[in-house]
Amino acid sequence: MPELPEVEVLTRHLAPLLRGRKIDSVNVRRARIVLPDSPEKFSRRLSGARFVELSRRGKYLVFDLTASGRKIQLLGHLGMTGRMYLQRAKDALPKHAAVVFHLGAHNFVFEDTRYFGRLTFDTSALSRLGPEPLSDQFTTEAFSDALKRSTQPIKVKLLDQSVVAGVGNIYASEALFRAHISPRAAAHSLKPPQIARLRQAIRETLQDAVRHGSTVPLNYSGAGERDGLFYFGSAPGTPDFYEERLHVYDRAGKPCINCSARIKRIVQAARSTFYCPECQAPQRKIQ
DNA sequence: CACCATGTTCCTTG
DNA sequence: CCAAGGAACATGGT
Repeated sequence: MPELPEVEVLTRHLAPLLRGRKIDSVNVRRARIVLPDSPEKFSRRLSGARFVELSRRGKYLVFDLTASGRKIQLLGHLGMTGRMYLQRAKDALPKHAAVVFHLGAHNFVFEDTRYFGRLTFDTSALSRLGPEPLSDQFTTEAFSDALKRSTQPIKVKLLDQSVVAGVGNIYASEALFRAHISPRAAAHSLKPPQIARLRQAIRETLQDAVRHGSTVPLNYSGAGERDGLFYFGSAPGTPDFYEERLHVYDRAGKPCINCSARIKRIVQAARSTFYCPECQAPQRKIQ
């Protein structure tokens, strides 16, 4: 599920559904999700609390609640496979329901097959995040400063959440393709025009993905289906969204949409990177 | 059995 | 202290 666009769409979807809802009790079914709290402590802290607002920062969901008159914040992260949705209290829980909030007639479910996700009252991770890519904080200057001392390949550097918050493995490849920049280029080797282009490409890539995700008829609300994994396909009845979704990611061996060259897959920092060897050729040396 | 998968943190090494 | 690389976490799909 989770890079910035997916978390953004989920946040917009859930915010009005959760606002004002009271938590009767919380069932932690997988302890590691709420570490460093114990399941008991976590549940006790939230029982009787009320959801006030939900927002996003990078790939984190930020839950604002009130508990006996006091404001508390809960940070959520979906890891690789996390999902969150409301379902009717009488419906069966999924196999990998990690944490279940009981809200009267509904349950708010955090499902996570691989259990890499987190729910924590420790919000300190937020302070280590770089600027929001879609905000004015993400200037070419800030971006340039973050890149200038790094010898890492730019693709790897884009996954560093202190550079810019919310870009993950899929959109890193997509943004570099859009900017016509080689994923292998050392971060500090990018010239001002490339940095400006990449910044713009990141913003457009994420914005397009949010726009796309907002138009897919998600259904987290307990009507049976629990769709929302709009990375790997579209919701039923919207077959052609996927075609235009990702331009290079997971397209190794397929023709580039610009020049028909074969898309390549390489491994960088133990993650797959996809790129077009023609459109994203390494910079020619000037002298 | 092999390898791959949307992410982060911790440990080591330089 | 910092940057960078790799393993670990855990489950499922192909």
